[in-house]
Amino acid sequence: MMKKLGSLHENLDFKIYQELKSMILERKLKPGDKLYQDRIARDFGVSRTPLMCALKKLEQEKLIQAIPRRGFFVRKFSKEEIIHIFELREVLEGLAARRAAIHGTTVQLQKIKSFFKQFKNLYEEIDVKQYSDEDQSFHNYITQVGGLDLLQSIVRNYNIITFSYRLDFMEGLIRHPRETMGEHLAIIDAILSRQPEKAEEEMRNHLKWSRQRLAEDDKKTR
Amino acid sequence: MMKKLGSLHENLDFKIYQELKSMILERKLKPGDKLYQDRIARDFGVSRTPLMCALKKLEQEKLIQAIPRRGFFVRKFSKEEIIHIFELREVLEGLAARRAAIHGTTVQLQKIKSFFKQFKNLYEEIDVKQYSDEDQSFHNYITQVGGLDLLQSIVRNYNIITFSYRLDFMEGLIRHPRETMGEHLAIIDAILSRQPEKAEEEMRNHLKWSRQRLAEDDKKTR
DNA sequence: TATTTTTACATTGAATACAATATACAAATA
DNA sequence: TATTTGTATATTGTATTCAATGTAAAAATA
Repeated sequence: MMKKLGSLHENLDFKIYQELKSMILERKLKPGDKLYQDRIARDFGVSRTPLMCALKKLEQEKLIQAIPRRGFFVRKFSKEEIIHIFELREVLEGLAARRAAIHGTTVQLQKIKSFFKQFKNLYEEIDVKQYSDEDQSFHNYITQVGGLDLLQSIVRNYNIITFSYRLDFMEGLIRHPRETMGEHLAIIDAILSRQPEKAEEEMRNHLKWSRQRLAEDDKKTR
Repeated sequence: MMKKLGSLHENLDFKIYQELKSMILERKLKPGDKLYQDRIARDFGVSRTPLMCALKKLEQEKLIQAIPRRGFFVRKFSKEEIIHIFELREVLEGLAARRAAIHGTTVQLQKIKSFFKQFKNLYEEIDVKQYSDEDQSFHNYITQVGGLDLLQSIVRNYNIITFSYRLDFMEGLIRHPRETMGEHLAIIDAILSRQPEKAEEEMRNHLKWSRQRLAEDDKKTR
């Protein structure tokens, strides 16, 4: 007799947590918005107890800010913080890329090889939104293959990759595909040819250059 | 009239959270122990509502494991996970060391210079416990000076440094001060002389060698 | 009118109460 | 006796209730 996995029952607070999280990431809840417990609990059709737990979790992830006896507010991310996130991505995804080159299975490497296929013809017009999505999937997958549980849970918990593609202060990509396409291919190539040091370096440079572009734009707009 | 800071009131759940966390880190609660909400709430003299919130936070930090409808259990950390933690420390503290060399103030650098002073006479007998504490303080301080908010909160939240000094499977240090003392001085030197790349490299190597020693011991004890 | 004080109301934080599920032990069956 | 089934109890997850605090608007004062 096969036993059903206990982790399949999800508690209410986890469902609310996920729902609120995606509402924040999709900008249905905007930075500065106050989260009225009463109203949200009513909307979701639950009591304030599991909702409170969900809010505390979101606070820990820095998605919302709690002020005692005042309430919870959706956080705003400054450009400076986003630059810091990129600085972290450099080392974290660098590690993931290195490990992917060492530990990635043949099947995983095949999948890595398949990214950006539809954009390889540089003479065609590139759909920027589509490229951005592919970009995000690519970085997520490398992180997944890189495979340290702890690394993955940090990246997921703090929405480190997600935030890089949902910037408050700008639309679209930080750099044009013309610029980043080659870097992506270099990363893929290094992983496929099992060169861990090179994979780490290429990944780090790729993200460093994006960070530097962000920092430049930052200076200009002051 | 000066208003008192709102953040000074701490909520009850935060106090319980801190108390439980230190009990786990100090091994008053041991891996595998079940956390009975009723009993703990009674012991602390609070209701189960804030306790539940505290438990959820600890779950997010992976200090305890929640099984729905069954309860919360103190987690056990395998040697493999500790090795992974060191792998993360390599890149995270490497970044911190690099940034410390760039952004550290004169005062901060003076303090960094003062670490390990009492152990510099290698002919004297070294108190291993004392050295271990100094070691931990040193790594914490570099991380603090390195200064990205997000980096710090990751390191604190996941108890990344703390765990490295509280190993389930062994007592005391991974390597003898004879071995690590020189590495520590090299890191300090690189930061004081404002060599970011060197500081990062020295820090990464220092942690990599400890990780490799752990991995070796791991093989032996199988 | 501008500023302070009072008061009513809204909202949060925590305790209690209740329902759903899991555990443990006894009874029943093969 | 070993295994299954049923039942009592313990424990968790959620809703409800209550008290403390914050907010905002009206009344009182200068």
